[in-house]
Amino acid sequence: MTDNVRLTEREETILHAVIHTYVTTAEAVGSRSIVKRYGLGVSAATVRNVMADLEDQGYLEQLHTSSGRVPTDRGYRYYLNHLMPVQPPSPEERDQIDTELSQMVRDAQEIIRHTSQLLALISHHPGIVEAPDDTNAVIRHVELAPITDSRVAMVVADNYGGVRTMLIALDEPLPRDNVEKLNQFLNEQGEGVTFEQMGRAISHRLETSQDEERRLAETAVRVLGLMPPHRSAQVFLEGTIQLFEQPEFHDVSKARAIFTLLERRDHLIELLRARLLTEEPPRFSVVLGSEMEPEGMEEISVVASPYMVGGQTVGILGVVGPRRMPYWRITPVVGYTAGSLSRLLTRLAG
Amino acid sequence: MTDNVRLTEREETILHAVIHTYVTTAEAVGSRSIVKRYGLGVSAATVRNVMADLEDQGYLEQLHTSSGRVPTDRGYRYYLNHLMPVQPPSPEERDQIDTELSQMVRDAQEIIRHTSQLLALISHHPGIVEAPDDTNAVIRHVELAPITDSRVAMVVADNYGGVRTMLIALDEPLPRDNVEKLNQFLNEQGEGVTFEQMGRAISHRLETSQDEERRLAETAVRVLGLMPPHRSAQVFLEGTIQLFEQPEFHDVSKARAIFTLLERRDHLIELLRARLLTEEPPRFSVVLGSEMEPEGMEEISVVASPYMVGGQTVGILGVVGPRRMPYWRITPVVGYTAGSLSRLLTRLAG
DNA sequence: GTTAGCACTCAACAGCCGAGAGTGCTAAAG
DNA sequence: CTTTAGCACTCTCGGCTGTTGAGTGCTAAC
Repeated sequence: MTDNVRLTEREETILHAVIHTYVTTAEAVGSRSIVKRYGLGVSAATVRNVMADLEDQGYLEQLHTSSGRVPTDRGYRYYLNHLMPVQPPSPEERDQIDTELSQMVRDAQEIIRHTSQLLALISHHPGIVEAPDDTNAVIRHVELAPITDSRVAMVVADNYGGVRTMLIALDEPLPRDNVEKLNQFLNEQGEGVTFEQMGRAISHRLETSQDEERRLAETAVRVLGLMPPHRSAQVFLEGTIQLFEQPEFHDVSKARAIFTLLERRDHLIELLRARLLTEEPPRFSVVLGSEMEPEGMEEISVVASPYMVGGQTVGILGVVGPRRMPYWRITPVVGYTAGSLSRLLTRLAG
Repeated sequence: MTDNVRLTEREETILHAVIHTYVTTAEAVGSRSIVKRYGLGVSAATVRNVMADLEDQGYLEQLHTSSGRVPTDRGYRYYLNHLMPVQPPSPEERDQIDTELSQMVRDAQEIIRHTSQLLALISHHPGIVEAPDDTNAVIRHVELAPITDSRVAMVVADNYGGVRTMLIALDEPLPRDNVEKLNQFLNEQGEGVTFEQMGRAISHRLETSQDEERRLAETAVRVLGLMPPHRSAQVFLEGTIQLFEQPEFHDVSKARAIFTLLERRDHLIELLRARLLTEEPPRFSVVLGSEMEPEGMEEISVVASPYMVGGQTVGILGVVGPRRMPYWRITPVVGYTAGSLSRLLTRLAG
C-alpha cells in the first residue's frame, strides 16, 4: 500500500500546495494559483511541468482536459504518510475537549455518546464512536435481580465503568432464597474474567463439584443459557448534517448515497476495526474510502483512533468526512480526544 | 381551526381530485389533467371556474400565474376532516405489521426502537416513536444492586414491561447487609405507585416511624437523593433517508433545513404531545407543519397517534413526511400500528 | 533546466427561442 | 343563470448559442 518511492523536494512542495489549496477551496487548483499563493521561486510553467509529472505518477488527476488538478487517493496517501505536519491541536480545541469531557459525570454509555457529539462539534464533521462491546469486557461484579417469577434482570458491571442490564425470561421460576447464593456463586466464578471465561469456569464446576455447589452451577447454567445473545457493540454517530456544508454533497444523489452508507454505522465501524485493530499495537490511522473493502465508499474517508481503558483497547472513535478533509487539523483533534477519553474512562473504572 | 363551512359537492370532488393527483404526481395540477383523469361530466372550463373559487376561499393556490393549482394547508385540512376515506390498511400492510411485531421478543425498549423502523419500512417515510418516560410509570419492582462500595445500580421494573437501570454514585458506602432490608423497604413503599408517590411515601415514613424503619427511610432518602435526574423520554427516529426520495427535498438547502429540524427529535415530539395529549381522550391526529407553534416546520407534516399500555396512554408514535403525503395510506397504517403496539406492550406487561 | 508566449480546450454563465401547459376572460349556447 | 368553447396571454422549462476565463500543452528562447 505504501510504496517507498520518495518524490523530489520540489514535487513534494507542489503536491503539498495542491492538496492544501484544494482542501481549503474545494476547487481544482491550477499552476498560476499556486505560484500566486505560495510564491515558491519558480514560474507557473515550471509548476505546470511538475504537476504533469505528478499526474503521470498518479498523485494528481484532471477532471477534464485543461482544468486544474485534484489530488488522487494516492496523492492523499503520500501526503498523510510523508507531508502532513505533526502538531498538537490548537489550545482552543484542547480547551474545548477538556472542558466538555470533564463535564461528563454519568455512566460510560453517556460519556461515549457525548464524545461523538464532541467530535462533531470540534471537527465540524460527523463524529463516530464505538462503545466497548461485551465480548472482551472483564466482569467486575454481577448481580441477578428478580423482577417477577418469570423474569430476572442481570446487572453486570465491567472493568471500564460500564454497567448494563440484561433481561432474562426464565422457563421456570427461580427460588427466591436461592438468588442470594446464586449471586455469590456467580461472583466467585465471574469476577475478574470475561463472560466466556465465566461460562467455562461454571462448566468446570459442574463437572467437578458436588451437592450444593453443583446445584448452584446447574441453576447458573440454566439461567445463563437463557441470556439473550451478546449485544453487538453500539455505535454512536452524531452531526451527520454537517456533511451538507461540504460542496461535494450539494448534489442530492451524492448526499443520499452518503447518508445511506452512514445508516449502516455498525458496518462502517466493522471496516474500521479491520483496519485499525488487526495491527499490533492498534494505532491511529486515516482510512480513505477507496481503501476499504466493499466498494462504494470512495467519497468518504475517516480519521480514526482506538481508545483504551487501563492500557487495553476497548473501542474506536473517529471523524467521518469527504476525502477532501483538513487532515492536518482533524488528525490532532482525534488523537487528543482518544487520549482524553481513554484517561477519563480509566479513571472512572479505577 | 376547523371552521364549519362545507363546500358544495362539486367543489369537494374537485378539491379531492386536486389533492389526490398532486400527492401522487408532485406537480401542480391543471384543469385539463383533472377532467382527463377523473372525467367528471363537466368541461375543463367549468373545472377552472371551480378551481378559481377554491383559490379565492383559500383551499388552493397557484405557484405563479398560469400554472396549475396546489393545495394549501387549509385545503389539506379540509381534506383530512371531510374528504379522506376511512379505511383499514391493506391486507399486505397488516400482515407485515403483524409479523414484524410478533418477531420482537425482547424488552420494551427494543420493541419500541424496532417499531420506528417498522413504520419507516411500511410507510416509506421516517417513523418516529417516543418511548414511555419515567414520570408516570408505575413501579412494579425495584432493586438496588451494589456494584462497588461507592456505586450502586438501581434496577426498576415498571408496569409496562420496561426495565431500566440507574447508576447512583454514593457519598458514603452502603452497608452490605443493609441492602437486603433496604430493598424490601423500597418495594413495600414503591410497588404499584409512581416514583413521585414513592418519594412521598418514604418522606411520610420518615416522619411517622421510628427505630429501624426510620433508619431505613433515612438511608432510602439519602440514596434516592443521589439518583440522577429523570431521563427525558427517549425518541427513536428511523428511516430519515427516505426523505431524499421526495422531490420537494431535492433542493439541498431544503433538505438541510429538514434534517436540522429532525435532529431535534425530542423537540418535535414535544410539539406532538402538545397537540395530541392535551385533548381528552388523547387521539389520533394529523398535524400539518404550519399548525405547530414555533415557525419553521411548514414543509413537513406528521401523522401521529398515541399508544397505550393497559388503557393508559404512555407514548406517541407517528410518521413524518412532506406535507404532500398520501394520508389515505399512511393514516390507517399508523393507526393500526399504534393498536398493535399497544396490545403487544400490554401483553408483555401483563 | 527554466521560462515566456501562444494556441487550444473546456466548463460555466447568460441570453434567446420555441414548445407546452395552463389560466382568465368573453361571448355564445343551453 | 350556468356551462362551454375559443382565444389571447403568461410563465416555466429545455435546448441552443456565444462569450468569458481559467487552465493546459507545446515550442522556442534564455
